[in-house]
Amino acid sequence: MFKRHPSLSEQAKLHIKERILNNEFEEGRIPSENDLAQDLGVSRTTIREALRGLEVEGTIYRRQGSGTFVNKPGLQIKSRLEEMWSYEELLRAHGYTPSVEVLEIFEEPAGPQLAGQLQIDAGEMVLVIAKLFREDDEPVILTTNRVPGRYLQGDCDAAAGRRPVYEFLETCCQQQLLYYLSEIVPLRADEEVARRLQWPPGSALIALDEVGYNTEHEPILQSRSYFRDDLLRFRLIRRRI
Amino acid sequence: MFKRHPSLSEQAKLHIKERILNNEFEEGRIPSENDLAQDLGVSRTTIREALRGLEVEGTIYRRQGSGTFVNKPGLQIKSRLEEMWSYEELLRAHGYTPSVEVLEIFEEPAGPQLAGQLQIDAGEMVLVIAKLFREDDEPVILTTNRVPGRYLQGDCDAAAGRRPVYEFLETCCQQQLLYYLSEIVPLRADEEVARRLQWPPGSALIALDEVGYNTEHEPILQSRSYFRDDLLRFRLIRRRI
DNA sequence: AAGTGGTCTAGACCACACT
DNA sequence: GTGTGGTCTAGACCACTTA
Repeated sequence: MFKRHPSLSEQAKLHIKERILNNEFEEGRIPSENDLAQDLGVSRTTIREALRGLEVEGTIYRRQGSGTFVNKPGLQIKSRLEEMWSYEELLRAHGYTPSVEVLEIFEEPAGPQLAGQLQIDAGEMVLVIAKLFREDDEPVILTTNRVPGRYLQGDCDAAAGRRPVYEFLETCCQQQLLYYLSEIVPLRADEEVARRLQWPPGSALIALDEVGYNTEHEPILQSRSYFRDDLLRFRLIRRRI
Repeated sequence: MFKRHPSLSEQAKLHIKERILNNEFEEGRIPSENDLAQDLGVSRTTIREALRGLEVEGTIYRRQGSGTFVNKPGLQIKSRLEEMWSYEELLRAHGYTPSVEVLEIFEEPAGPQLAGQLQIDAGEMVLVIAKLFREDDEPVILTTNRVPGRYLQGDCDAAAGRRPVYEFLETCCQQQLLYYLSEIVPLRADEEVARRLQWPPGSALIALDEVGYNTEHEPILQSRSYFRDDLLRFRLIRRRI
């Protein structure tokens, strides 16, 4: 029934998720792992891998000795903070159809704090890209990315700044963005941020202060983003470990 | 070498993590899965389960075809937002030795918003417990928990309010807290919050607005917490899914 | 007692990275 | 080519829930 790529467990996961969203399971009860394995023609291990993914993202829960069930509260979650990747995708997951504008793109020398975060020398040149994401002319996210100039390569067209930063890093820097270490920072909108987000100066905002790492686990990106709280709320599941 | 409980993979995980923290692996390179399996006398599947846990928490990373390595940036993370459980533990993970004070404990009827979150009728009585966590006399976290009165049982001493809320729910309500669905909310400190956190009125704060669920995935707890940003920063890993 | 999820095994083949 | 992690299988036993 399934092909080899993507992995069988990934295909099984999508298949089961679709059946959940179609409300195909009575009383939210999902068939037993053995039944699913037999139905889909794969091993129980593969099914368990699929169910594990659905459990982590909050779609289902399992009870030993009892069964596997749809987690209705978990279905409300549109985007999990730990998983969000590009802001375009984040906004689309919220039902928006975002537009992107590059506000600024220039080079400047790194200050001491930035140099520490990127593990470069203070004064080394850094490329700065400021972008604004809008939904229907309403600003939602203001983000500023900083990439050490040493990574920049010539073969990169002018429009690359518009693309998601992980694509920019791949195209223009031959660097793959693997993960962010992020800090959530509360602050009050200064004049510039307020103007750009069309949000009252002095009002409370959330900022995400992040460092992005490549496949060598070296810092290649520093990023600061501001979010309009009325249009975008961060949600997450907290569970006992 | 290992006993049967806790699970072999859990024991293997702790064993490997200890060796990592003792810096026993040269250049951060962890032995191959086959070697680990042979050394510990378990199957490769069990080792892979252990390594998966270490990978999720950011302790290690794996590269197909190459090997498994210690993730040095990941070792900086003291507490991950997705995993934090009681605020006592959270503060201890940050190196504090917190004290807890119960500020208020009373019952009141639920307003419409709270009733919706807890899936009860508006006007139904709810127990309110406000607590303040301090480090060295400095307020760090202000939290207010609300539990439907219908869950309360008689056999519960007066000091129970001081204990972590999941313990309170187990002791006084025979309810097990399984997970929270949380929203991160930016706001400016009002007079009461500012006074209690000894933080300038009007300054930016992060609040966590949460609903806790029991093993039946029914809401049993509504919680709102305020954090002194200078003493406690939220961190997380964001990765591609 | 029967059925469920939780753990574990031994073995296989694949994709990928090194050299 | 060799060794690594990634995926998958078939089967076993355990712990737990439900009837």
